Formats: sequence, C-alpha cells, structure tokens
Amino acid sequence: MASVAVENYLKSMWELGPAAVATQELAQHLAVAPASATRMLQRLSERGLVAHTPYRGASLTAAGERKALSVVRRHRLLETFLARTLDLGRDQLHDEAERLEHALSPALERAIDDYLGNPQRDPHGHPIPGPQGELPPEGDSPLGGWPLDRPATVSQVPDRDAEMLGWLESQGLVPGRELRLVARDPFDGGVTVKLDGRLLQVAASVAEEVRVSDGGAA
Amino acid sequence: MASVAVENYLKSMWELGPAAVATQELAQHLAVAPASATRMLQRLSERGLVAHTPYRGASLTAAGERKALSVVRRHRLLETFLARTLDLGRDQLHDEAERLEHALSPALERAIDDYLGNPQRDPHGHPIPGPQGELPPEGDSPLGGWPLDRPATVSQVPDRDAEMLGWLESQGLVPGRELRLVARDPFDGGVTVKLDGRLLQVAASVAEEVRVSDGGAA
DNA sequence: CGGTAAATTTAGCCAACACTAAACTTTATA
DNA sequence: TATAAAGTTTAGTGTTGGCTAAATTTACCG
Repeated sequence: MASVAVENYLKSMWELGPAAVATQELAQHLAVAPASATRMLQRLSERGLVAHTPYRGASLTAAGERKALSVVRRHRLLETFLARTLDLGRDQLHDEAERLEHALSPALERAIDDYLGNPQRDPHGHPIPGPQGELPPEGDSPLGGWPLDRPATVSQVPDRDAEMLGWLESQGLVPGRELRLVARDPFDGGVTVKLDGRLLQVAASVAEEVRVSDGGAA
Repeated sequence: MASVAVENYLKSMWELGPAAVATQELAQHLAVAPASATRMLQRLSERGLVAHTPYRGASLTAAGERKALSVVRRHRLLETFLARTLDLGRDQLHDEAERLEHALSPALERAIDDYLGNPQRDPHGHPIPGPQGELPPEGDSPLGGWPLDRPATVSQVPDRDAEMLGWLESQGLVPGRELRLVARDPFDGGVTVKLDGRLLQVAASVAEEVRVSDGGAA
C-alpha cells in the first residue's frame, strides 16, 4: 500500500518524534528539499497519517504511528536476521535493512520473526516493536546521565552513524558490555568510563546516543 | 541505478528471450498495457539496453542482458538463501524473492553468495548466473522430449506458477527425484512417467516446463 | 489485390515525488 | 515595535511510469 517514500517519511517522523517535527528537520533527515517535505506532509495529512499545522510542524496520528512502527519492526527484524545468518559488520546491517525493509511481506516478516524466536532487541540493542506495534517499556538511560560509580551494562548503541558505531565497537562499547562511570565533564556532558579495567573518554555527543541499564539484569 | 520497473522489464525480456520479444507478450508478462511497454522499450533503447525495431519487437543488447542476468542472479540467490534459512514453501520463495531482488546491494549479494557456498542452482533447480552473468552450460532437457525408458533425474521445476508447482510437489516431482518415461501421448505431448513405482500422468504443458537430465549425474 | 483484424505506436492524461524560485509566516533582534 | 532573518508554503517544472483512445502499421484472407 504505502510507497517507499511514504514509509520513509513515516519512519523519520517516528524517529524524530514524538513531539511535533519541524518541516526542515524532517527534510534534513531525509536529505530532501523542505518544499518536498511540505508537500508530502500535506499528502500524509489527507491520508490521516500525520497531523500537520501549517508553519507549526507535524506529528504522527495513531494510524501513522502504527504504520511507522511496522516499518521499524521490519527494519529491526531484518537487522537481527542478517546479523544472525550472514556475518556482516554492525554498521552494514543498518544500510542493508534500510533498503530491504520496504520489500518485506507480512508472511516473510512472520517467518523471520519465528526463525529468530521472536526477539525483543536488534543487534544494536534497539527494542523491536511487536506485530501490532507494541513497544516493550525499556528502562534504558543515556550513558551521559548515568550516576557515577554505579555498575551499568551497555544496552543500546546507535545504528545510523557508521563512524560513531565503528569507534564504539573498536573500544568494546557494544551491547552487553559492563562498565562504570568514573567522571563527568561538568561543562559539555562528556564522561569517562571504566571498562575492562581501562579508562575511556567518551564525548558528549556519543554519551547521549549510547544507552545503558542496570548492571546484571540487562 | 536502474529502477525497479527497469529491472523488471529487463528480467522479463530475458525470460522471454533470447529471440525478439513482441510488445504484447512483454506487456502481458508484466501485467501492463501494451502502450506502457512500448514507451519503456523506447526508453531502454535510448539507454542502450534493448534493441527495438518499431512494430518488430525488441531484444536485449549485451549491456541489457548483463543487467538482466544480475537481476536473475539476485533473485535466485535470494530464493536459495530464504529456502536454506527460513522454511518457506517452494512457491512462496518466488514471490518473496521477486520483491527483495531489487533491494539487494552488491555487498549483500556477495555475503549471501559466500554464506551459501557459491551455489550453482536455486531450489527450483534453475542455474544461478555468476557475478559477471556467466551461466553454466546446462544439459537439461524438457521432460516432454526425453526418450522412453531412459532413467532421468528431475533437475528443474518452474518457479512462477504456484499452482503447477504445488501439484508437482504433491506428486513428488521435485529436483533430484528419479523417474522413467513410460509413454508419450502422440498428439498433445503429454507423458506418463514412473516414479517410486507409481505411474503418473503429466500434462503436456507441465512436461514442457519440467526439465530432466541423465540418471545418476544430476 | 484490397480490406480487415491484430498488433503496435502515438497522443494526451494522471499521480507520485523530486527540484528551484518566489511568496508568505513566524521569530528574533535592533 | 519595526524589520530582518529564518522557516515554511505555494507555484511552477521535470521525470518516471502507469492508463485510455486514436492513429498507424503489419499480416492475413477472400
């Protein structure tokens, strides 16, 4: 039903939401001219998938969010599937899934989900929405906001930024890894963490993207 | 580079070729109006992918065939990959691969090929073109033309026709199965085969699609 | 050989989505 | 508070790829 373009707009809206998303922000995220985003928002609005107030940005309706979560589900299932079968770099996964997600039929989606044993998280630690778009409540916090000295387990790393992801991986900052925060830069929000006995300086922008949860529980 | 539509036209041209393909035949194969096919053939001709003589049909150029074989390769690799990992019905494979083939990057294509150990045939027995479009010479013949009483092994079954495929499967006529031709209807080309000690009547249309090769060798 | 049926192409239209340039709001600043 | 800057929308265009209806070409048949 929904074209590749429509699915991508909805997914971007979801990623940038849930607050109202500015036309320009959306356009930038999709590498598209602002005027193009406006037109698409109007079309999506007519279809009842977004609520668009001219000059005020737009947000997903319930119907729009359902469709967006369906795309996200397909994306994350594909990342998990590709990671489990082929052995691709964590950063390749995202790009491949980005293309394939629009071509995944409901039947194949179900088959993959079953094959994987209905996974709750993708290889980056992102939660996988259920068949009806249910998102499990996640207790993960940004690394930057974690209290000092409390043991933590890395639960999520970004999937979009291949460069950051490569660095994280090279430093052992991957889902499942345990660490402790030993210092926090009071100005820019960067942190120093200790993992594997090593000290590691993590920039603010990175500390915002990486999420952690309580030590053992994961 | 090439859009989904272009890839599908090229693939159809290849499947209907190598002789010149009539506009109407192509249109029918793609479930498109003849006028649409004409326009696309003109565009493909400008791009140097087909040779189109007005009112005389069209055929693939070398460049066009290369691209077509790339699509076929992706399709058959995907069918093999999905068959090996998930367990889908043989007839589902085709439809799923049909959609996914256009979203397969060269990197993922290579990864899948490696994972599968560079397979020569897909689950329907169709040969998989190599990375540069090389098709291994196949010695397979239509079941309808096989000599009486000479042992044969089923090597290829159609993938497009789910109904026929379902019947073939239900009768045990799948790649690898051995059989012998015991009679041939002199008028319509239908045949009677013996497999597993059973006699089976095979209609002409089916006997044309199923291919066999010499007994043991496969 | 002429005429008609079938196949093909042309012509004209539509929708989706992208773009730039220009017009219009909103926000921020002097 | 006026005005400039920033953000957004409208207007107008282009491309792709589909459609129908009409024109054209080819092929066949009496």
